[in-house]
Amino acid sequence: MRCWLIKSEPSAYSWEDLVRDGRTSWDGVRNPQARNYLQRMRRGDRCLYYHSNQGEEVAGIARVVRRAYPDPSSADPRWVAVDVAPLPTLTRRVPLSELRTHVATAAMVLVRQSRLSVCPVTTVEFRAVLKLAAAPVEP
DNA sequence: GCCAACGTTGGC
DNA sequence: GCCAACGTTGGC
Repeated sequence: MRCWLIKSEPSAYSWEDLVRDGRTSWDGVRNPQARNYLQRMRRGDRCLYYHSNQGEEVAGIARVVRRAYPDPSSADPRWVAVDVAPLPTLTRRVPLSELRTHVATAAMVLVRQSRLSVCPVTTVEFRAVLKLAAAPVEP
């Protein structure tokens, strides 16, 4: 099982939208590097669900329920989509600013290469984010 | 709203 | 095939 991070602007499609829908097609990716990562995803892989632009935080965890297939939103067969479903909502969301400050998460691709909409996450990073998501807010 | 970091396009 | 110009993303 591998770990990834997928980005969405909450005004376009938020974590709440995914929870409401129960499952969605992760399509519309038009960046070659992000596409390569989509193709490497397998059923059961975990995805940090990140809100870009508004929020700038890990808003939830999703799992891959269908591996890469031709993106229905494109006539070009080179672009692919996967399907994802939500896992139970996090106790606490983890803002980007916090990921920057922790040693275990400061080197995440998300932090270093902000424009990539799909990126890999190491299992160490993934566990660190989960830990931060479960931690109570500092007083 | 600005700008840095990329990616893409097109002239040469 | 190089690179300048331009467009887009996303943090700040």
